[in-house]
Amino acid sequence: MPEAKSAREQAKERHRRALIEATADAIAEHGLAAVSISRILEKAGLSRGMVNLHFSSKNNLLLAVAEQFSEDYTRHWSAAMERAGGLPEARLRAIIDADFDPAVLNRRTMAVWFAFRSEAHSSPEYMPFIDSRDAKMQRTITSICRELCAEGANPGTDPQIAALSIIALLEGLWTDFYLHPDRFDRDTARAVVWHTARAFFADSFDD
Amino acid sequence: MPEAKSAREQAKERHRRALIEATADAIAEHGLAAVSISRILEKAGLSRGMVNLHFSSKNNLLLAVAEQFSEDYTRHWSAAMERAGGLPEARLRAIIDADFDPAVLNRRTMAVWFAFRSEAHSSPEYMPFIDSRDAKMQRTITSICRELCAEGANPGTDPQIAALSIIALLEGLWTDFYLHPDRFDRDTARAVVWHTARAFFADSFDD
DNA sequence: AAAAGATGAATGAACGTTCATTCATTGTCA
DNA sequence: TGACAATGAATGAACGTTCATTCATCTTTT
Repeated sequence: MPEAKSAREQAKERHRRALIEATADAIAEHGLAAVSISRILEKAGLSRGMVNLHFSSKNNLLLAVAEQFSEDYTRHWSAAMERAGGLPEARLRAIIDADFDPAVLNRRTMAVWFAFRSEAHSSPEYMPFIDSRDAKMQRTITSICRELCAEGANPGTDPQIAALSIIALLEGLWTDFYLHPDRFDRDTARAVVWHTARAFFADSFDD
Repeated sequence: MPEAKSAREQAKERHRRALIEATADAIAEHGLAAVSISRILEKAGLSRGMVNLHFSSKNNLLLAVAEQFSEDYTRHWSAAMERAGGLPEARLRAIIDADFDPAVLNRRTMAVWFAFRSEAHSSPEYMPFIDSRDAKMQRTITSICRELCAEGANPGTDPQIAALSIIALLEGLWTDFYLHPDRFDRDTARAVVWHTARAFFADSFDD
């Protein structure tokens, strides 16, 4: 059985990862427009032909970066929610907290997200990877909002609209962090979302 | 007095504007990374040296585009708010409606906004122009929220946090439009913001 | 005639990609 | 176990293209 990978395969995999990380660093530092193969290889400490050897083109490498960031994000909030148990309040809180976790919401990650987003319309190949709050997340949050509406008597609240509001809020606060990482305060951001959720579902929240 | 500009000056001004508009078109069509002077001049129907003649460098032209879009946005919502009169409900509604007005929220404008934003960290010269919802808007909306809080008895509502929530919502819904212009519905978006505002200030809103 | 705007060929730097070559690692046979 | 091909990852020089910018030249207005 091929249990242990050969040193050769390990090195190959390590180089592949190094290229992806170096590309993300280069995007965060210089911006997507100024990312060249030369800069990537300088950061990775690898030689000229490596990008085309591993990814066959610069564009494929950029796609691989987008794909990895997208997968990381989805895995992160899904895992956090599953850890939270069954109560809708706890699941909502877990998703909100996950969205402001420094593992996700940091300068480098945001630089990469926003960079790919801005090019996604002219290069539609990025599209599958740049919609952080995708259909799956929308379904999940809408479902939580329906449960919360059913729990308490919140007469004026439409769970569908409450869900859209919370998702747009998370988006907007990411943008806020991206534009002003220095003055951004994670606790305030969480408070803003939670305050809004409480305004919708006052009867269901005790704290 | 220099009342009427000479034909020469008019042509010069027209060419300057044409270059800015062509650049915006090129960004919307190809993305900022793929915007070259050749492409801009092809769209503008002008000759090779014109960008450097009018703006001395490609970078200066891009800055001029960012500046114009920023000014247009601020002028647009400020004018809408002044037209709305003195009632805080009306002023808030005017700002919200202005934000979803097709004159502002359209593919081309969003493409330009998001393109510049994504490069603003690596090229800080863009920074003054990419923060659509800036300090002035924050002060205005916070002030409106304070008035609304004072009007009715909304026990759990902090006007500061309500303002942050509404601003982040506008941001998030712009992003929503940018990512999915086809499935985006302006009426739903307005409803989401208004619904959220009502959740905060239930006692002050009748409709 | 003088001044200013407009033109587009020319320039050199930087780009992504290619490919002949190198060489450490691997599998095979004595 | 030791010698020896075979492998394929890694290298970096070279290529053609595209880039932003320059500037000598031409056109138009004053």
